[in-house]
Amino acid sequence: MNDGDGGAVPAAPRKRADARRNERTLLDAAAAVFVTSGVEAPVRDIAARAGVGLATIYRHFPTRADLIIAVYRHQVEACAEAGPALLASGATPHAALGRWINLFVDFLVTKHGLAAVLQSDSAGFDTLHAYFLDRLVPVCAQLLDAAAVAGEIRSDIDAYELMRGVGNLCIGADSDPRYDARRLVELLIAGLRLPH
Amino acid sequence: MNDGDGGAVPAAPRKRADARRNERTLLDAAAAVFVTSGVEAPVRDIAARAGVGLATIYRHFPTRADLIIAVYRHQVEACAEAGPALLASGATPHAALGRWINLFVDFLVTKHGLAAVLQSDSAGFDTLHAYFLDRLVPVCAQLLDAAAVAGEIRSDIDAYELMRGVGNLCIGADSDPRYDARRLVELLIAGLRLPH
DNA sequence: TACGATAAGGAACGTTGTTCCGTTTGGCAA
DNA sequence: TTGCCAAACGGAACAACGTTCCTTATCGTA
Repeated sequence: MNDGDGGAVPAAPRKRADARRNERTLLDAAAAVFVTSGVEAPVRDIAARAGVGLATIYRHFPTRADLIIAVYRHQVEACAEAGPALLASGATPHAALGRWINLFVDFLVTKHGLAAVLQSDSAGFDTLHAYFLDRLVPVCAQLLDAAAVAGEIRSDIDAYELMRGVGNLCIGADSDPRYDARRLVELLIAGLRLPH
Repeated sequence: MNDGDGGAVPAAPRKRADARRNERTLLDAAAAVFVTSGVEAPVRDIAARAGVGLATIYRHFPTRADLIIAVYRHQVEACAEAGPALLASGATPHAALGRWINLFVDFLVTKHGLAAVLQSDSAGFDTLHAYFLDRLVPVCAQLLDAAAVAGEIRSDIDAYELMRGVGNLCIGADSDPRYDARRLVELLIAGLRLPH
């Protein structure tokens, strides 16, 4: 829990100015390209957009997944933090759960292809997988527990499974007007309800 | 609507013996490789397994999708035909729907990666998409209608959307013991129920 | 200003799906 | 039986991608 130098992390020896500038540029370029071409856009496109060499991307972000994480970190954090807030907001736990899931679905659905990549088991997206799960599953578990304790939902489903299911339902939700992930997720959450 | 020779389709001029033999061999090889390496196995693996050149695959199956369709056609047909049978079997329409969906889920879940490929919007899988939808959506619609008419389920969801949702839920169901697609699909179907 | 560590750039590699082309062969007619 | 040629074959070749490598340029400092 401590690196042995008595303070916080050893304060990475501070990168060079051009390096910091490029990281910034890359994040912006990636975000822009993700919006127009989706999360699976070729690395070369991002490099070109940033006016930067290929290796530069990989030096800053060891794998595509790390780049994706960096681009969306803020929003994922916000989603994670919204969980306890919703729970404390006075609504019933089941209502809080529903709203939180909606937040998550809105996030996923607006990110071209992110849901698809999120479940891809092709090694290399492991860190992406891990990040999302580590950050969001505990939040979901908390909401789920609260609702179960309140006797509002069945308790034979765990947060991991639910998150994966919701993520899966979001796949391809953009780019297909006939498919509305939100409605299906609602159905799924409705299916959780215990007949009182 | 007629080719002018007065009969059914012009009876494709009958392929050469080696061609027919190879098609057979390819289907077997593909089926075997799909089982061990999943539906996304490299074309080269299938060619090698069949002891055949690469072009031979593409000559018989213009695209990967066509090969996949050919391999699973029998099972898809069986599933499609099971729909009306279940409906006529005496159970309630909702029960028939549930059982039919289970059939479909069982099929998908046991085919390494098929569910994933089924929703992939990368052009080239269009024909695969089309085949599954053309064949199964009408069957699903029939079951859905029957259940709606019987007043067992809400009627604000259409067959296409449901099939896509179920397909999505099946993604990654193999290769992850913590994820049980069947349970989630059950939840989804349960969510369809109308409070009576 | 000169030097060395840090970072950049793009060519190069490995893996895929797909196409092309020179070669082989099955089936039929003489 | 023999000879022909369209049909079919095999694998090299191409294009797109992620990733790595090696050479060159640059930043920060003494």
